[in-house]
Amino acid sequence: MSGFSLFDLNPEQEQAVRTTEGPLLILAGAGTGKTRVITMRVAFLISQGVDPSHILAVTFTNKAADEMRERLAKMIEPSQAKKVTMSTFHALCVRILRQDIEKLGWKKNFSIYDEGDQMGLIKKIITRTAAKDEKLDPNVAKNLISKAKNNGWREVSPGDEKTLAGAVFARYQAELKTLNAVDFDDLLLLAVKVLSEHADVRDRWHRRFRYLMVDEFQDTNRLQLELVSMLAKPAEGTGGRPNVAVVGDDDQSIYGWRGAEVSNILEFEAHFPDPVVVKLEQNYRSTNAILNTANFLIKNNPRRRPKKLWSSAGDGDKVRIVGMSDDRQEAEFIANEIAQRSVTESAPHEEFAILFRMNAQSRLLETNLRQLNIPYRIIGGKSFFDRREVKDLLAYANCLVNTDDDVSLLRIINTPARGISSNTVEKATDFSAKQKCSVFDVLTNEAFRGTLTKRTVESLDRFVEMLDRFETKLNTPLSDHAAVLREMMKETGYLDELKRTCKTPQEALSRETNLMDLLKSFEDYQGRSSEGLRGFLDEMSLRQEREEDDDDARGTGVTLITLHAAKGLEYPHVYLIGLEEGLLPHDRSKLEGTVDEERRLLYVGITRARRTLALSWCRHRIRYGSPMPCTPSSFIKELPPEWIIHRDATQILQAPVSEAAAKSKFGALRAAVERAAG
DNA sequence: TGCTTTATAGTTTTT
DNA sequence: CTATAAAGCA
Repeated sequence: MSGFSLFDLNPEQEQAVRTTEGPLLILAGAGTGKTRVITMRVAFLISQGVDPSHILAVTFTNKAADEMRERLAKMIEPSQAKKVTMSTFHALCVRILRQDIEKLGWKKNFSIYDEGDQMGLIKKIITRTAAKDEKLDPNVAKNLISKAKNNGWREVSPGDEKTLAGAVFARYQAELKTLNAVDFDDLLLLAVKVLSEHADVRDRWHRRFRYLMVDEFQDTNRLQLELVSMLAKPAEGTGGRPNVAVVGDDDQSIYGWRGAEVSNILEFEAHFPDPVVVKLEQNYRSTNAILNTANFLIKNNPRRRPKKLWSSAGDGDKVRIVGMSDDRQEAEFIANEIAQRSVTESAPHEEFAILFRMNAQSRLLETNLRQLNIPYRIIGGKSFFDRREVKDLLAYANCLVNTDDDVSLLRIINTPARGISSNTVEKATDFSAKQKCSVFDVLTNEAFRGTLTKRTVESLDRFVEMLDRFETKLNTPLSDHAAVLREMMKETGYLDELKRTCKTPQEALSRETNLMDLLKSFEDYQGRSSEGLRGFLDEMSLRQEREEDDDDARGTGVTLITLHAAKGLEYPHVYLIGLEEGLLPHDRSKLEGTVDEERRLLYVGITRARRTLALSWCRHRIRYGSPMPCTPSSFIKELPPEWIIHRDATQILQAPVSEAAAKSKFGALRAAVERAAG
């Protein structure tokens, strides 16, 4: 059952696993067995006598952390595996801050604001701060704030407040603090701050973690690098070297637009001097036709660590570049071909994936796949956490845990309607701003209540009493927190109101199910953790990932996915569509000077394919309703001529056909007829 | 308070 | 074109 063997590794992988002391940079190309190396390195460390609780493995996403945990549990004693800390950057920061955030002036029960909460707050501040003729896009403001936090303008200088954006930033920060809340960037920022300003805190975490590993290092931003440095670097003068192993691939850095710094991996030696550098170049995923296409393309990037993927799997089929007359033909062609190939090559639908730059491109594909009755699943889309009822319940819960959390309080203060009008709410927020206290405190403030009608005051009393009562219930020792929430949903009439406002019974059922699912997962959480509601809310805030496919069609069908979301995944047969100038590379990237990142994006897409790969481009594409002429992506000229083959969809469709191909043509014909009829 | 109309913009997305 | 958000209306 359990166990691991270094004999299963190639020489480079083995070197990566065996290098346990000092800085280590593992340059792991696509499909080179990265996760295997990381988990085996952890197992190896433990086999060498390292206390598992001294090992920290940081990942970017929960999914990656979960996968690592699972794999490790198969290699070593599960009780040992459990002691290893495997966590995302943000979850690690929450752990640090829950202990010591009071040193920075927040209370221990701080709330974590997700992007939605953050946007709500920013919008509110903009409308309050902006003069009549001034306007500021809240999205722009959000990005500015995030950039500011990541670039270390920790505080705003007085001069910055003259601009609207500067003023909004300053007020946003101040307001978060009075709300006793932090956003995602703050988690990193404040963790770095508390570690750098408090030697005792730093020492404690130093003693805790002796061996650090960081996955997807090319995606780390400046604060994440600082955090790693802070945790890894032995105190000045001790002469020790940091045991920090990072794994990543600069060629797969595709998140620069949200703060990732490729320089973290490109200039690793500057941050951690004299590291051992191991390159993993043997690929276990793709054919050499695919790998050479990828290698040849990525060579065009100037700033990179040279790498050349190779495989012992043979050459494979050439990579097809298919020219299409327009995006309709592109979708139709691909749907038809998948229908055909699933028969002639007896390839199940789940072996196919269609990759694209923009979500909007999936629409036509969906239409065509549906017409041919080909099952498909779209990765991405709306998140479970964006659903109104889920946010409402979490807001109720947040109010019980942190009464200063105005954003949550305002969300539920009159949901369902309980006689607290928007007018009253506005008065209350104004009052709280003047008094520099939370809205909840204002509700019981006599001076404020004096300005209201008797009726309104009664409504407020009922609301406050309700929150107080459930808060007390929650804090009763041994109370079942999930049951308290469930009771609250009933008693406040929220559940009834939710069902009442649904147009269809199906909708009512699905919304109620969402609520019950959330409560169920809270019960599960209570079963495995003693952190209570606060811990559950942390986990919910930090697990924002989109849920996988809708129940029944799990893991079946053709995958439709963006290039970004496809990173880390693989499919036997890949169609990569829309290789047109302006789409890939995207127009905006030329404006912003990030064409290199677009090239890496295409590189990521190409290296998803195991056996066959087709790239397509259209001569016309419908944009904003009308057809626009397109030219093939400049990246196509960068591909190796001997490993690719150019085709044209129109010619293929007109060529004499085999029986199987004839079937697909019939399908297209039937589809066309159905379209005309419908 | 909830619904309809109108305006507007329009990559990529996890924590 | 079409999704979404804000504004206006009953």
